[in-house]
Amino acid sequence: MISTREATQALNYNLAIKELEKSCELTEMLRAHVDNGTDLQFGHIFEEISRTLTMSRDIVSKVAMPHSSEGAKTNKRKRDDEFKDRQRRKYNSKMMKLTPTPHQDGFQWRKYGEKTILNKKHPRCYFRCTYSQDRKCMATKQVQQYNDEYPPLFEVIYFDEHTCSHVIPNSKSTNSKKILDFSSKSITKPSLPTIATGCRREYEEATLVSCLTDVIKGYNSEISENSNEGHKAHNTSNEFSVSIDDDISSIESTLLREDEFSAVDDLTRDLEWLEQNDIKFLLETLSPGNFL
DNA sequence: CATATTTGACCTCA
DNA sequence: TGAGGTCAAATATG
Repeated sequence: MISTREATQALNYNLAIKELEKSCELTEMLRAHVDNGTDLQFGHIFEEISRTLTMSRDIVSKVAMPHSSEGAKTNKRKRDDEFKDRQRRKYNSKMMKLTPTPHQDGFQWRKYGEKTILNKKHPRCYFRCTYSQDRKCMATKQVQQYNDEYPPLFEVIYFDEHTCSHVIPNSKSTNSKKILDFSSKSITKPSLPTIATGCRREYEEATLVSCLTDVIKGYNSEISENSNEGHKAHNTSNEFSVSIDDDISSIESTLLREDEFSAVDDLTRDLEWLEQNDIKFLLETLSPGNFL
């Protein structure tokens, strides 16, 4: 039996969570109205607001209810609760997707485990947000190679929301690269379709050229749009940097549309695959300007 | 040297 | 008791 005072506190507690949830929704609505997701400055401000609200909501949610006795719990009991919390989150999974680029989703992840799964050819890898401790971000994801095609698809399951709001403008980070390390035993080296060795290089070149062309076309259209708005555009095709990596970074930093982002995903994946397969000569000799 | 990954041990649950 | 998820010491990497 709880007292009237405790009941009032519980009510206030629930109200606080409801209000914070409402604030999160309103922020998202406001963001959609104000900038349509195209203005980086507004985007950043909204990210910050959203992060603050989400974090507040989570903190309030985690604070013990007035009539609970968190402090008196034993370590064992606490660990059990944490485990149950994780189990609950497990069934509260947000999203599952199949992607050839499981490492590129705009966030930084840190691997914390790997397990072989019964009757599955490929192990399952467990990641949590790099900022899980610093910012109490509870986001985790599981990645498992789904097939042996080229490119291989990966099943990615996300759990919990990011409260760190640490979106990586340039997703080609050192970390993300390691996650898709084809030398890792957790990921089967992708095999090309059954084609004669002599045709292989042609296939690789065609894939790379196709990806580069797509991305750069998208990039140029972005430039022309931006230049009308007075933004400082990148160089023209002749002035492209010789470093493909730098170009990809620049392209990524200007990309805002989902489809273009996925084009960069494709490109990066191919570059990584090519690097892994010792045909760096291709990367050194190809200049994006050649394909325009 | 700081940070990330690997991997065997450990835990919980069905 | 075994499967799946997490921890944490050892190891690798930049």
